[in-house]
Amino acid sequence: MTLAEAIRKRGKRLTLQRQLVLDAVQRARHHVTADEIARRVRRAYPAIGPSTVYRNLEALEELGYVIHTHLDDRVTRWHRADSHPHGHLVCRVCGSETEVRMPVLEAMARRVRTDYRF
Amino acid sequence: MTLAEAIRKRGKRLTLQRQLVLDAVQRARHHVTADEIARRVRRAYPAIGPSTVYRNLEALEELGYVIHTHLDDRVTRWHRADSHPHGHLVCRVCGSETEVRMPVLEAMARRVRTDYRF
DNA sequence: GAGACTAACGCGACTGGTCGCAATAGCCGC
DNA sequence: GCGGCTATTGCGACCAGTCGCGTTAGTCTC
Repeated sequence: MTLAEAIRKRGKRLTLQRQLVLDAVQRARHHVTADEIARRVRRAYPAIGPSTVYRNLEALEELGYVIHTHLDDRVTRWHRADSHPHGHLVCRVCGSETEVRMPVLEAMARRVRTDYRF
Repeated sequence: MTLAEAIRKRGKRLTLQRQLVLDAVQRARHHVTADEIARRVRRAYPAIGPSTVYRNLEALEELGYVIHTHLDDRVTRWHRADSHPHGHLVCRVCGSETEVRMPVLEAMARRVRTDYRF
C-alpha cells in the first residue's frame, strides 16, 4: 500500500504540501521546529503558509508518521515516528516540575540528557 | 519568618504586585489561568500589565508558593503549592503521547480525570 | 475525462506568552 | 532617614501557534 493509499483510507488527502512537510521531517536528522520545517519546504514550494505546516504536522501525527515533543517546555519539536527509539521515558509530573528518570539502557542515557537539558 | 523575609532571603523583593498575584492564586479554589489571575489583581491594582503577572507567577513558582500545569496541553494553569494533593501523577511520555496512570487513592481518581480530561 | 463533494490551502486576525528597555521602587548599609 | 544598588515594573514589539473564511484542488463516481 502506497503512502497516498494509506492516507486516503483514513479519509485524508495527499497534497503536495503534505508530501513536502512529511519529507522534510523524515529527512531531518533530529528534532526540528515547525519553523525549520517551513523553511525547508519553502525552498521547493515558497507559497506555503505557516498554518499549513502546523496543520499538516498535526495531521501527519494523527496518521502516525511524525511525533511531537515539548523538550524544553517552550518550542514544540517534531521528528519522524519510525526513528530509532530515543526516549520513551518514565517521568514524574508534579505540577510544573518534570523529573526525567533515566531509561534502563545506558546507551540511551546520554541522548536523553541532551534532549531534556538534564 | 514572614513572607517578606522568606522572599528577601532568596534575593527577591516583595512588591505590591507580587503580593496581589500570590494572593489571587491562593484565594482561587482551583487551577486558574494567568489571565484570570490578571483580572482578579486588576480589581485592586488596575495598572498591572500581563507580563508582570507572568513574571510573578514564574518567580513565585521558583520560590515554591505556586505550581503550574499544562492540563490540556494548551493553556497554562496555576494553583497554590500547598493545596491538598491532587495529582502527583506517574506519566509515560512517549513523544507527544501522554498517558495518565491513576493514582493509588481512589478518592483522587475522579479529580484527576477532570484535570486531565481523561 | 467531467462534475460534485469536501479536505486542505493561504491569508489575516487573534491568543497566550516572552523579551528588551527605560523608569520605578524595594532593600541594605551607613 | 538617605543614597546607592538592582530587582521589578509597565510598555510595546515580538514569537509560536490557532482559528475562521473564502478559494483551491484531491478524490470518487459516473
